[in-house]
Parts: sequence; C-alpha cells; structure tokens
Amino acid sequence: MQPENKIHNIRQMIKITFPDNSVREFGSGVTGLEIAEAISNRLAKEVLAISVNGEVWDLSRPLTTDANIKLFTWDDREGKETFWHSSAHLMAEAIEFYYPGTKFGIGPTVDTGFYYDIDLPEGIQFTEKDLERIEAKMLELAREKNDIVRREISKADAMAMFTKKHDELKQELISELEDGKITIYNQGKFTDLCRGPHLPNTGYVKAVKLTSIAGAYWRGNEKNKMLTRIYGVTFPKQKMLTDYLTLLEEAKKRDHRKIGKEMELFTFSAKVGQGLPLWLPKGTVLRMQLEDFLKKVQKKFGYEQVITPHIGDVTLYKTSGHFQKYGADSFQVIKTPAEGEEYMLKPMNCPHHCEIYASKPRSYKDLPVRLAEFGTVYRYEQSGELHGLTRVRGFTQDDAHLFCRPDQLKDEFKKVIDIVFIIFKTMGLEDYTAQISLRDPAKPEKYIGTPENWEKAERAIIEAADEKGLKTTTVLGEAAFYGPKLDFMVKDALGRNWQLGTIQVDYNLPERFDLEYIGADDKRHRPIMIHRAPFGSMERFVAVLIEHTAGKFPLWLTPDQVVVLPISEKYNEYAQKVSDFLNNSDIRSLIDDRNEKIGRKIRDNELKRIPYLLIVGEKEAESGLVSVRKQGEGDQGSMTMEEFAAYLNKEIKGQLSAFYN
RNA sequence: GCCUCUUUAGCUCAGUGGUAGAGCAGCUCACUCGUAAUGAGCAGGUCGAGGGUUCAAGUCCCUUGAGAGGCUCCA
Repeated sequence: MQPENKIHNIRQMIKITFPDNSVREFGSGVTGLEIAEAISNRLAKEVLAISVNGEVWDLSRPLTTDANIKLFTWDDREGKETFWHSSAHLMAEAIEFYYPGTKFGIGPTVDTGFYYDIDLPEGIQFTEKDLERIEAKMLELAREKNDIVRREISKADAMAMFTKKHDELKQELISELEDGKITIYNQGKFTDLCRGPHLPNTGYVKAVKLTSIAGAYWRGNEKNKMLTRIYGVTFPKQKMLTDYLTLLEEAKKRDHRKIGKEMELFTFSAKVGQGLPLWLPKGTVLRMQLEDFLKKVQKKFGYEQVITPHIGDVTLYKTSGHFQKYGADSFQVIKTPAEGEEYMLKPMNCPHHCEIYASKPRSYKDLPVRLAEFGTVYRYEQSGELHGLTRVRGFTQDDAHLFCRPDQLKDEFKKVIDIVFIIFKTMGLEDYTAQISLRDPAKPEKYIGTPENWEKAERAIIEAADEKGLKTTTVLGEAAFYGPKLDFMVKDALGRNWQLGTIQVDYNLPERFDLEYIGADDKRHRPIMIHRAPFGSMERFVAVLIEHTAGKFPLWLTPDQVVVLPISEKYNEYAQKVSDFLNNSDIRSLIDDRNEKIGRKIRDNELKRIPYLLIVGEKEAESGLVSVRKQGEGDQGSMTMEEFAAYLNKEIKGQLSAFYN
C-alpha cells in the first residue's frame, strides 16, 4: 500500500517471526505482500496468503502487532484454498453480471477447486453452455486486477446490506454470526459476506474452467430448497489448467466402467435392474482367482467356510436391530403366498453367522470361532447413488465373523489386520489410508449398546492399530450402529477415496442374539464378535483394482495371460496345440481367432492388457517352439511350451510371494 | 429420492421439423503377411419405451426406463 511506511521509522515497529524462528522488524501496518517483497521478488510473485499467529490472513491485510507468520504459495494447501476461494467470488461476480438478482449461498473450496451454491432469479435455466460465457467474463474481470478489499462491519449493517439485496440465504448466514466478527469483501462491483482470506486482487487468476453444474440442497438438508451448484477450478498459469485437463482425460481412460466393458469383465442390463452387476466369463475368472486366493489365506488363519441363504425371516433382522435401523429404507419384505411368512433379502451376513454360532454349545476352548462366507447381499441404494461396480444394489462381501473371548480380542483383531496387509501387498495397493471410525458423541441415538461396551470396543481397535504400527486418522460419527470400525481406504483413478477393507468390533450383536460360551470357570460368558471384510466387496475391490492397474492386472489375476497368435491360418493347428497345453497347465490362454483370416486384427486396447503374446509360425511349428513377447518388454526369444509354462508359473508364484512367504 | 445433463447400429459418435449416417467391430470374397490397423463388397437401426403437437417428429412437448456428474445416504 504505502511502502515508505517501512522506511519511516516514525512508525511504531513490530517484530515478525518467521517459521525458521528468525525475526525481522517492520513498520506497523505492514502487509503480508510487503513482507514477501522484502524477502525476494520471486516470493512476492508466488505468495498467495499468510498465516498470522496460526490464522490465515489476506496478503493485503495490515499487521499491527508482533506476530509469527508463514507465507503460503500454490504448493501449500492454504495458498490454493485462498486462490480458489477468491475464484469463487470471481465466479459469483461474473454470475451477478449476467444474472442480477441471483442469491448466493456458500462458496467454499474443495479438494480440487471450488463451488458456489446459488439461487438464480425466477425462470432462469442454467445450462452447461452458459458456463462458457461465465468463464470468459471471469477472465475479463481477472484482467481488470480489481483489488479485493476486506471490511469489518456490524451485524446490523451486514443484515441491512443483504436485506437490500433480497438475499435470504446470506441473511440466514448472518443471523447465525456473532456481531463484531463479520467481514465483507469487495471487488469491482461485487460484495460478498465472507470470512476470507482472499488474494490481494483478481489478477492472480489466469486460467478458469467451470467443470460442472449440479443441484445441492441449501445447507445439505434435503428438506431445504435445491440450489444450483457450480463447480470450477482455476489456476495461476494456463499450463496448469492444460495439465489438469490432461490428467482428467487420463483418469477417464482408467475408469473401471470403461475398461470393464472393453475387457468384457462385467455388464449391466436395464432388464435385470439397475445396480445389479452381471459378471461376464472373464470377469468371473478374475473374481474367482481373488476368492480362491483369500480362501487359501483364510484357511491358513484358521477360518471355516460356511454358506447361508440369501433371505432370512424378518425376526432375524429385528433381533439384530438392522430392521429397526434400516427396514424402511431397504428392499421390502417378501411374503409367502399361503402362510403369510415374512422374509427379507439378506442385507448382511452377520445375523446368519450368529445363528450358526448359536447352533451348538460352545466351550472357551472352541474359541475363537471364525466363520467366513462370500456372502451376496442386497441393499437398497437410492438410484442416484449407483456407480459402476463401486456402489451397487447386489454385491458379494468377503465376509467373516470371528467370535472370541475378551482375552483373544486384540490378538484376533491384529491377525485380521495382517490379512489386510497380505492382500494389499499382494495386490500392490500401497497407498491406502487407515481410518478409525468412532461414534458421534453428540448423537447417541444412532447407536445400540452400552457406553461401556462401546468404550471397550473403541479402545481395542485403537490399541490394536497402534500396536500394528498403523498410521490412522480418526473420524467421529463414521462407526456402524453396532460398533466402531477400522476402515482401509484406497483412491481411485480420479482421486476419490473408496472404503475397501473394514474390521469392526461388536459387543452388541452377541448380546442381542444371546450368544454364549462356557468358560473355564464353568459359567456362561458372552463372546465378542469381529466383523471383517478385507476386500470390502468383490465388486468394489475389482473396480478399484481395475482403476489402479488400468486393466493391466498382476499376472496371476489376468483373465487372459497369454494370447497365442498364429502367423497365418496354416499354423492354427499348432496354435491350438499350444493353447491347449497352456490351459492344461493352469495358464489361461486364448488363440487370437480374429487372426484366422490373417491381417493383424488384434485391437490394441485389448492386446496391451495381455501380458504375453506367443507368436507361432513356420519356424515354431517345425521345431515345437513358441516365440515369446512380453508386454512392454518386447521379444523374449523362443522356448519350448514346457519351458514357457514353467517360466510363467514361476512368475505367478513370485507375484503371490507376499502370501506364500 | 432430488438437481443438471445424456440416451441414434455390437462399440465410439454425427445428424437443429422434410427419404436414418460415418468409423471401428461383424459377415462374404480376395490377399498368406512376424504385430497400432490389407483390399473390395455385404449386412446391421420400429433413433431407450409410451403418449401428444404437426401435413410431416431422431429432432418440439408430457410421462417413463437406463446411464453420467453432483447433493442427501452408505449396515
């Protein structure tokens, strides 16, 4: 603002402490931007926000007291947030230009970019085409480099200002704010209620992309009015936008719905019903490999496989409490025609497994009892929620329930974590996060069971995770209604987090099902239950695996590991012989039948996901060899079928070593 | 469920009220080739479904199925 301030030491001086604990003196009233300028021109160009004693401030807000500061650039979350927050205001300014009278709700930042919830004037319909002219207007306003000016105003003034604008949304927000702490920001002709912080001026924004329009309830409550939400993202450099758009394109190519279709793994049919996946032959190969793998691991860990029906009497779910909790929002009761019995499609396997446990008296010596089932369950999900294989209405959990004594709980829990580790390691899913999901203390009505049991369960999870050296985040309110969870989340191609593995401690269902065992003291005791599904569900796991590998699965999972390609029709017979041999040695191979008529017709998107290509022609057919090409590595030379099979089996074993070791 | 958008051949998509199109895949014939595409030809669609407006509807309107991106939800 007035750089001479720093020179004139008539002004009172203040001490600014930097993150490295160095201290410099500046004249009172110095701004973050001026501090950055005092350090270097380059920093002054890149700096976007400043934190003052831990609070993020505008760069143009004057500091008047001694302070600890930190400067933020695009590389810091705080810098990006400030940038995008100002961008949201810039978008609002552009929208107000074209649609005067628009009411503005909230306009926060998200992981990538920002959105603004707006209420357009009566009769205005907003479509994707309108986004382009708003983008253009935003860039135009950005080029004006309008200062973004912060002002503190009284609650009464704020209320008056937005009453004048007939903006009930802002009035509602203001009514909930504390007087004396209300700020507004102004840029050009636009003024908005806002806590800040913001960029010094609009000129920082160099590239704009408004990504989508969506509906969103005012304040996230479905009883409230539906507002129009506009998502956007902005960047300080045009190239960053181009790179971002390229990334989105790349992510689209990895989308499991696209690859699943191309590779013929699964499909959906409107006639079968939405959210009900149909596993195609190749997808089934993939899925069964996963199931067999987990079954072997579980056998090692002392699990027993069980099978239970797909429906259960309503009483079962009333006993478990699921009916009271979810009955109204699930597939509705099925009635028998003559007897009027009431059944439900099974939405989870736990109650069935509880009844297996209860089928005979149990001794403390029998515990833990570990019952596993690839159990297909059906849950009503709102139609708008369905998404490929990640959110469906019928899916198969790799479920198991462990019934154990209190002294076994922690050890059992840790062994389940081991299984999750084995799976993630074998699949190459290294970038997972572990989340401990606890009760929401403010909403006890959402949960069943006593506080004492909840505390015991929560403590068991926290301790077990800790002893396993797991880095966890803790989220309140994410627990299941019967107990706390340890969830493993993995990101998909677009960076969205999906919950895969889950482990839950439950003191409540054993109580509701009156499960017992006879202890060493000859008295009846209550077992503790662990619910767990390391994949989560076969559907979701396969989806995430597809996006992670872009369809290039580990060798042992690949639906077609080898394609045998005859050079010409003459060698079809030999190709058939090779293919039969490999299939008999547990290697999945197929002949490229499109090559029957010659003319190199293998399509790339299919071929590039098949690890091995065996080329057979005159030379090979005569000598009984195969020419081996490895995807991405080229020619591997010629070998006999036996040598190739042995080589491939060794590779597969190697990939499974996480489990075999 | 709600908001916005989409729905045309097996797939990807053109087609802005006036005779349903392309590329790839498929089939037939020719070419016998060492791996990102041989050549020629053929076939393939009640334009998601139902109703309406109109002389005339893939195109405009209503209802509805399915899909996409969000919101709310997620045992």
